Amino acid sequence: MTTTPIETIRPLRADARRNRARIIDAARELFAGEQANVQMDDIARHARVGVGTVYRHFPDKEALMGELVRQRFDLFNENLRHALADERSGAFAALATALRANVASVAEDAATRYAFMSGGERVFAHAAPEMEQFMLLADELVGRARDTGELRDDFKAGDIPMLMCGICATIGASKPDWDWQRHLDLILHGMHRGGVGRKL
Amino acid sequence: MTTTPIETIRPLRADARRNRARIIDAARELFAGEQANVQMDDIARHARVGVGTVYRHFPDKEALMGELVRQRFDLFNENLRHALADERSGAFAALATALRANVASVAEDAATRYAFMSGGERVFAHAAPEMEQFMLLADELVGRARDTGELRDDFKAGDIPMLMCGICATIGASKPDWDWQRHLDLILHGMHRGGVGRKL
DNA sequence: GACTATAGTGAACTATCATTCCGCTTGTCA
DNA sequence: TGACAAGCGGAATGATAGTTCACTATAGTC
Repeated sequence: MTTTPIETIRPLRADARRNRARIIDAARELFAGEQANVQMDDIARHARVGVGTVYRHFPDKEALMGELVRQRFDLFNENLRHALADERSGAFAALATALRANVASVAEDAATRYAFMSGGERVFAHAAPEMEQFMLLADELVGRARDTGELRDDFKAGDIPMLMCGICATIGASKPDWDWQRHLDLILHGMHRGGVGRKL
Repeated sequence: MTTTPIETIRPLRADARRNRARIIDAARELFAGEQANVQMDDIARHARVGVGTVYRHFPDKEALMGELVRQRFDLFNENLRHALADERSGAFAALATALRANVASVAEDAATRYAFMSGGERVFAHAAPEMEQFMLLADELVGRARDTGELRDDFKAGDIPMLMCGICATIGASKPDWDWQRHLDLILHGMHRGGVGRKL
């Protein structure tokens, strides 16, 4: 049992702060470009920084990806909060809109797709609080949509990451005739309790 | 345009035939054990054969995986034919049963999951005729289910690989609280045209 | 302006794997 | 049974990519 001393968290030196931001931006940009096989050297070069600098800011590649995932979950949560605040749409529609927004955003983030797919505990660990928040918000939204009778009784918020994992795979495969929007539509249709021939 | 000369296809030597089978078996067994990160050395060792021997039979790893995928598609096709021959069940139920069987079988084949997910043209190429056959059979089955009005009008056989890709990801993530059977159920529900609260 | 903790650099190191190569072994067939 | 083409083995090779480290540069401070 070690008591962490209350360290005076010295603020980063100006150049360090600048570089950290550039590294994250570079990583985001590269991971937005489809593939998940982005290399640390690539990121460093794209950020106009030596690899060593990347490693000064992030202990390893997963930590860097974890930061991207964390930021992405912040965005997810914003989308969910927006849906919860939406008074106009029905509960199911609000949920659907939020999920669409989340999937669209993950479509340009191979790092987060990787995290969803590889079960990547290692990467997700860096975003634990945000994920927890995500589950809380999703739970509330799911509860509401179930209460209105639109959502399948047995659907639970915990299903969402699983389904997103599947859609991430579709996105990542990037086959010309595969359309993840369609994949998502099918899933939303499957989540809905009924309504023959209903258009989503 | 090269005309392939009608080579006298000398049958494999007895030991070679035996080894080839052992290699495929070994690969299948290892790829059944969850991960896709099976190594050529592993396969060779498990088959009690040198790596060189593996390479004598398969030009590269993708060719070996391709053979596994080919065999898996043969199995898929058998399932589809069985569904087409099924007189008792409704068309949709037959389709659902076939898909369930296919997903269950892919659950123990990381090689095929890999092929579905990585868009792995390279791997799929080895199973082209089987895949073609698959699409034909699936098309017929989908057509029937659409004709009975059970299946969404706009569902097409080509959606099946995309959806399987998604489920493969769920399976591969192997998160304890993710259940691919449930994932599949949701999708089947989404494929169905209607029926409030219907149990699949 | 000098001092120094903090930060940056990138060549070198390391680990992982697919793949090759060549000397040895063995089925097959006359 | 002897010749030899076909097959086998597995150490060595090569490519890729994450990570380290010894050294240099500089922001912040007195």
